[in-house]
Amino acid sequence: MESALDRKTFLNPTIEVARQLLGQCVVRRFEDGAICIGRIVETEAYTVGDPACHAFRGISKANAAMFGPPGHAYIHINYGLHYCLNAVTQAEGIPEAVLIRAIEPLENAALMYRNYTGDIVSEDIARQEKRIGAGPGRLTKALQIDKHFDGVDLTDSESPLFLISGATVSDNEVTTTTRIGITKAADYPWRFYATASPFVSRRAIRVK
DNA sequence: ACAAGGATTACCT
DNA sequence: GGTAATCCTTGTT
Repeated sequence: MESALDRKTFLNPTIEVARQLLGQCVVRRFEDGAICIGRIVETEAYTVGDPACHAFRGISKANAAMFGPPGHAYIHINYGLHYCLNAVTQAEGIPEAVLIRAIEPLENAALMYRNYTGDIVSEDIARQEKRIGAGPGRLTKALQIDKHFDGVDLTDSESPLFLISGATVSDNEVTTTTRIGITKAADYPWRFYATASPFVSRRAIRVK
């Protein structure tokens, strides 16, 4: 297994990190040793002073992970039923994060498919399903990520969930737009996605 | 204690 | 294109 991303990566300005994480890979190791890998194709930045950031009104039990050290996971539950995966950025005490909104399966698409739908299909068939991982709630279900992963170190290749480097996405392959599904600071252009990826979330595409 | 709403998705027409 | 599902967090009584 390749080595995990360096913690220093997450000390760069959060908006740059959101852009830089495109093309990097999420690795999920299950207890039985099975591994799933997905390539990040859509992200959003949330920062200090940003009214849409969950930490805007200070620390709470739910958002404490965002105040923790960089390179760790912040998991929040959304609409009461969907888990969303964030990578915490900035030094401890500065609550910023990048929401990972979509991934495309690179390895073991069949297991992601099974986690998501309950059905067992071949790797080839699973790869043809372009929606597995195509949304913040979808990718966490496909990788079986829940509240227990809040605070996990994403820069430790021993973790059940961590990040590794992947194929670079150049600037001309990236679209930048406003963020999705928020009402506050809805005009900040802090969403980034790999323009050509069929796995970018459906709502995201609709926004343009 | 209680009510309101949310960084979404699936299913209906 | 519209809306129900579903439940935790937060702000208010």
